[in-house]
Amino acid sequence: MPVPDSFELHQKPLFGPCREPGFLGDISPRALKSFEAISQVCLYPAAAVLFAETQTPRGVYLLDSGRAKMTMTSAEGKAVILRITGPGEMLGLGAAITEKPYEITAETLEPCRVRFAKTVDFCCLVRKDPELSLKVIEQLSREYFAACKQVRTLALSRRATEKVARFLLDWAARGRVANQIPMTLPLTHEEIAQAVGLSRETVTRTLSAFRHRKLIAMAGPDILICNRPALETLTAA
Amino acid sequence: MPVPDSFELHQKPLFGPCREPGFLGDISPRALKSFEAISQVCLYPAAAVLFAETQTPRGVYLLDSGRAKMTMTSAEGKAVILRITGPGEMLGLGAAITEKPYEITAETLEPCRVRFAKTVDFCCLVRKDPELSLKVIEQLSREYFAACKQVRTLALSRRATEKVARFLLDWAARGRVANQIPMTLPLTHEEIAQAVGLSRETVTRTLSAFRHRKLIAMAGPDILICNRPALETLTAA
DNA sequence: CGCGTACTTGAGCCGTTTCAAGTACGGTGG
DNA sequence: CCACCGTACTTGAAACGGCTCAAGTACGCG
Repeated sequence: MPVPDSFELHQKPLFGPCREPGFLGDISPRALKSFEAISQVCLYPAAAVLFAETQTPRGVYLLDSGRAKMTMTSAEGKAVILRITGPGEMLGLGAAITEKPYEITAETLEPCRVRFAKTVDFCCLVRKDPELSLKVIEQLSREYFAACKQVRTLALSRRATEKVARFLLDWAARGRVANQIPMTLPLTHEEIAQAVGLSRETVTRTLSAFRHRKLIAMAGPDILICNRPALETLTAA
Repeated sequence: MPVPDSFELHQKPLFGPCREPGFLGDISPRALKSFEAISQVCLYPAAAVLFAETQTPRGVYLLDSGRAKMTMTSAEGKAVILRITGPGEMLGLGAAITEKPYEITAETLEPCRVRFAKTVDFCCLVRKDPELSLKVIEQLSREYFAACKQVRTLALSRRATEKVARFLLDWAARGRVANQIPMTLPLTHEEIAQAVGLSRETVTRTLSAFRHRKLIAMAGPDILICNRPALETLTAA
């Protein structure tokens, strides 16, 4: 995915009325304005940490362009990726609203354009604006469902082939990638491993096996799903 | 834990002002009344299914007494327990609010007293009542944090000893059980296995090992943590 | 050209799962 | 009261699968 340059970033309308089903989708101009009033736009490079788990919430982050990975780390340094967030998503919401420490770490995968609002300002606004609080409910539900899905993947797929196949199909579904069109994985094998609960080497091996069995084709960060039915069979097994 | 008999169930004040930090904790009499108006009390025996994943949401369930387990099941019948809910918690909220199918199954562990409200009634009420929508936000945050914690357990603890030790300590913390006081586990080994992502036999073996090493003592469903520091060491390793 | 990062592949180990056999306990019906 | 049955728990032995360690390759970038 090409990095949007600064010009594109600032030319794009801030919040169009018909955006993706993200946090501010279908929001009224009034509510939009009040959120803009308490927030500011920030630009981050790739691999920047927006916030880290255990920190006291500074505020909420509305991802406007770019993607970020949400991770948790154990005491020994092992990491899990809970999910990958995209444009329109509000990050750090659960922690900010409840004023508990961030439960996860948010790190950009690409250069990102973000709207930041301080905790107190945001909480006040939400308490006063029923429309916004419904948006908060929607976003929290999204995060909750995503976490549930991750529990599913981690606990209910024992085999490595199953985990990796499920991951590939999920990724294709998220990008609405049709058959015969390659998709780009902006993740290293290490990161895929963290997303599905395997070691880095096992991810490499499993992807190699898929390639040799002609289920997928790989070229750099691009992956083409050649035999979707076969992959789907692996997820069911 | 003794099963509350029918008399107790109905004598207990419906919603006291100072209840546990559950869904209706600290709620105003007005909001309480409006929720009561759209809901009805139901009694369930142990092992009753309140709702099952993939079902279209009928409504929300406020657990007033008793405990329930929230599970997900794979195609092959393997199950994970996401969490155990107790009095004061609202079940099925995420699905009802977003009108998506229930993401999990809720099953009572004991006889339970539940307040049920239909999806449409509840959604209307939430949309009209800002105070209630804040309560919804709180409950969704709780569920989200719980799911995150489960991801942690499943992905970041590799060893069986670590998983089981963490589970025991968590359970003790939830019940606010002090040292030297036995706690009751209303779960079979099978269910513990589903909660931490292990096989039933491994749970038995691990608990046996703990007992032989004098870390815990067991008598039927009661467990006493004899050496908490040692258990904590196991979770850190 | 050289370095760092990511990927690849092999070999052996380790822990959990699986399968199997058996025990303990509580409830039911004779 | 006891025999019977179902459910849960216990324990052993073997197999499997992914992890770890190790060595080496490919690629992009200064």
